[in-house]
Amino acid sequence: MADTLPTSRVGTPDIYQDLRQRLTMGGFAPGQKLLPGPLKDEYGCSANTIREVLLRLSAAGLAQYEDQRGFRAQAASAQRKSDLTKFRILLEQEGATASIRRGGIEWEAQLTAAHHKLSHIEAEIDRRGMEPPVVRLWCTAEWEFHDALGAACGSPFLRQTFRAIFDQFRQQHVTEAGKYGFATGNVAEHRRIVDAALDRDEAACRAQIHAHLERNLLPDS
Amino acid sequence: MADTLPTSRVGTPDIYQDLRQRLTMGGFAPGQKLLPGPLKDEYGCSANTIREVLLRLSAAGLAQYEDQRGFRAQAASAQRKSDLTKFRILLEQEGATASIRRGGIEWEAQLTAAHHKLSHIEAEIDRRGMEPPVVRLWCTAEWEFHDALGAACGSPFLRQTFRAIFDQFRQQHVTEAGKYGFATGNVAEHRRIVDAALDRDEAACRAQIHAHLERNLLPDS
DNA sequence: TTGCAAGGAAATTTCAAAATTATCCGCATT
DNA sequence: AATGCGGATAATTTTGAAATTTCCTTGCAA
Repeated sequence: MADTLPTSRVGTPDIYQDLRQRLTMGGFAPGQKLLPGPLKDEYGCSANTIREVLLRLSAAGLAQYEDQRGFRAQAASAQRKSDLTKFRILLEQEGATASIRRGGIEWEAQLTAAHHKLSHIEAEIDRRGMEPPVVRLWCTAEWEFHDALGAACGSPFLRQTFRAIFDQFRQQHVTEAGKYGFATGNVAEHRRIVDAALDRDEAACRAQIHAHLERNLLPDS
Repeated sequence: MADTLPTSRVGTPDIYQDLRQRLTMGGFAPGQKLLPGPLKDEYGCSANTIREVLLRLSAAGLAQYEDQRGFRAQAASAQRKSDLTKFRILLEQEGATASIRRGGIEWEAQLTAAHHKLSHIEAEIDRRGMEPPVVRLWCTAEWEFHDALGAACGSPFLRQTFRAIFDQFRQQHVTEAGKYGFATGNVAEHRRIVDAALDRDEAACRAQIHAHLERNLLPDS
């Protein structure tokens, strides 16, 4: 007969994705404990399933795991953010320059499309401020833009590492003053990155990526 | 009273480390299934504990995980190896140049020590061939050398990513003709890398790192 | 002989509970 | 008053088994 249970019952992808989003969008305070007990009730599953999800999230760097001491949301610190930024700049520059060398017309199209979508949403935010429904749109749009930059780099490893770093980078920002890492200068900076990329100017593209992110670096670096 | 069980019984770090070593040193064929059933008997624990370890290993890239289809040792392919090499060259070059800029006398000492140890072992291998007990020594010595190169880069993220890539890189090589990624030219190449690093010559160091690894790249790259 | 379907065996995934371990709080001692 | 020791409580980790899914084999029909 037809199943009476509304639960999806296919692996644990829903729980993983939901917790990942909560971790990267401020659902938990930086050092907060992630208790399997309450979470299992919330998601209507066993503590072991929660544990499995948290284990994968800690492998992705979004949570911390200490043996016999459970899970915590990743801690936030200026040093961590700076290191994250430094590494992100490196990966994004490499991905962009490789894409400039290897990418064709379809890459340009994808990049232009992603930038168009992003700038539209950012204009909306400039007008009406950051409201929760728009913020989620902005998050995916900004990811898609920065992902499109390196989409033609030809290295799956570079891209998957960049994705992991990007998520952690955002996680560090979400905790700050509810700004979600959005600044008013972003619109112009994104445009300058796209222009340099479409001009196939590797050096300029590198410089613009650095300029876009350098405000997150500590002075010493 | 004193425990009668000889098992360590503290978390699962032993199982993780042991399986990690087996995966990076040829204990499993490339696409081989990693069955929780036999493994739980071998390690004397439950299938769920094995599952937890395999989950972490797949997050580290050493195993594959497909939903509802279990775990496999990571597959080997020329393309994967090439991409891995490309990314490793990038990370190792960045780590080395940053260390050259930031490292002090203690970094030089650590690097020299690691190289001395490695070259001693490699000389031993040149004389007596590659026997199992020596191979394990060589693996840790080669890791310690390449790790020492970037030890002063100041970026924990760069180093931990490099470690993950290095493991997967070795995993791709172990499956080939029992060579474990060792070639007779290595001794000289390692020396040239050290010399360039101690000379604080960033460009030369980059070039030597590339020369050391380029034989693993596919022509197109 | 080939293709397909159904049945059965094996493996994976989830669950609930037991066992182990850490954390917290009160009490005695210094 | 501060420190160290025990016991109670809570959380984590492991376990063994049930439920679900996949894979393989066998039989049937075209």
